[in-house]
Order: sequence, then C-alpha cells, then structure tokens
Amino acid sequence: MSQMPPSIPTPLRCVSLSSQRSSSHAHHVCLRTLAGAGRAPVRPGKVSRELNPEEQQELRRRINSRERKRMQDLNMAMDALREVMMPYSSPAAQHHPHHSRRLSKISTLILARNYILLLGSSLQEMRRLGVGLGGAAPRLLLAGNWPFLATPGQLLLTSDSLLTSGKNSLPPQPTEEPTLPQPQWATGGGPGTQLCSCGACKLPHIVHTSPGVRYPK
DNA sequence: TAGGCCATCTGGTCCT
DNA sequence: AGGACCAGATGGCCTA
Repeated sequence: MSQMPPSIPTPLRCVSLSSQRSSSHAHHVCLRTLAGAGRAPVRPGKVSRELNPEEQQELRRRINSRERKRMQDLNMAMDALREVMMPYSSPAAQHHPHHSRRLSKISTLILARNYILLLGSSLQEMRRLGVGLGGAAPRLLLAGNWPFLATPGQLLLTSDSLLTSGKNSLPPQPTEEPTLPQPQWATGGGPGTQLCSCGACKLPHIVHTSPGVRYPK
C-alpha cells in the first residue's frame, strides 16, 4: 500500500534524546525548527550539540528510514502470520482463498490467538483421552466449526465457546483434570458481549457471531 | 460522506 | 551515542 511517500523531513523541532536513567552519558540533540521559533531550553548538565540544517535533515532522514524499515519488517511478519491464518478465517476463504479479502492486522492477531487457544484445548483433550500421535484426532479438531472470523470484535471467543464450538458439544471435563490457563472474561458491554479482564485486551466481543461484512472471508 | 485500515512522520523513552 | 521501541498525529485509500 503506497500511502504517503517518504517525505523530506519538514518541521524539525527540538528533540530531547536524553536518558532518564543515567545522566552521565545523556545527550541532547537540538533539532531546531527551521522556522526559527527560538531555541528550546537545554537541560542543565546535558550535552547539547547544534546541527546545521543539512545535518538535521540527514539525521531526521536516517531516523525515519529506520522506523520505516522496522515497520516493514513487522508487516512482513504480519503477512507471514496472515498467510498461515487465512485458511481459518472463514469457510468461504477455505474454498476461495484467492477471492477473499485479506485479514486486517487486528483480525489476524485475534484469530491467531484463538487458534492457539483452540489447539491448547485440543491438546488437553488428547491428553485426557490418552490419545497418542497415531490415535484418533480430538473432536475439537474434527468438528470443523472453527472460530471463524467475522469481525475483530466477534472473534474473542470465551473458553466455553471454544470448547463447544463443534457441532457436537463436548461432555463436561472431569474436575480432576488440570486445565490449561484460559483467559478470564468479565461481563460487560451489554447483552451478548463480554470483556476480557486481562490488561492486554479489554476488547468487547460477541459470543454469538454472525456473518461479517468488512472481513467476510 | 463516514468510518475502518493503513503507512509514515515524529518525539519520547529505554537499552546497549 | 545511537538504535530499538512505542504511541500520537496525520493523511491517503477503500468500502458501505
């Protein structure tokens, strides 16, 4: 996606690159605004270095380039994950992967998270049944009803919905069976929605999904 | 046209 | 001293 082209650094302001932890090697590179609105205050004890406009531009260019590269690497990793998760995003995507809309970043991450949870549940069931590698696959994997992605807000399934996502609901697990750590969901956000209580993702989600519009495949 | 998604720029903080 | 990481701001593209 070519959006804003890499631009030549424009308004260069005073940037404090000082370290909060140790002031011994702290530094302060002043990228004064080219408009010349005045010099930013230099912190006491900080080593300041004036850069001429060419140096300011070059520094800004390097910083921007690094950031661009960092984000591009991150997007490459996201694409790799998206490629793996795409077949599980929706039934239609499995049949017509080339016609499906690509997953958004947030959808990819949420789908991957739920897939991992589902695999964990399946592994747990295999252990419970004493199934080896050559044995029958757990019903969770055979059920075929994957937590298909409708919209990002609809994919954060509860552990219960994961365990009962198959056409044949699973019998309750023995109480003595150690359980995998599952996300703790706190109710909130109105009927049919729940909030994850963990600090990382307090996204509302809808347990009963309906076909999505934005990312149908 | 509004809203979602995204890339890029930018300044701040942390780490080596 | 410089790089990595992060989050906010901004603007472009696309779809309903």
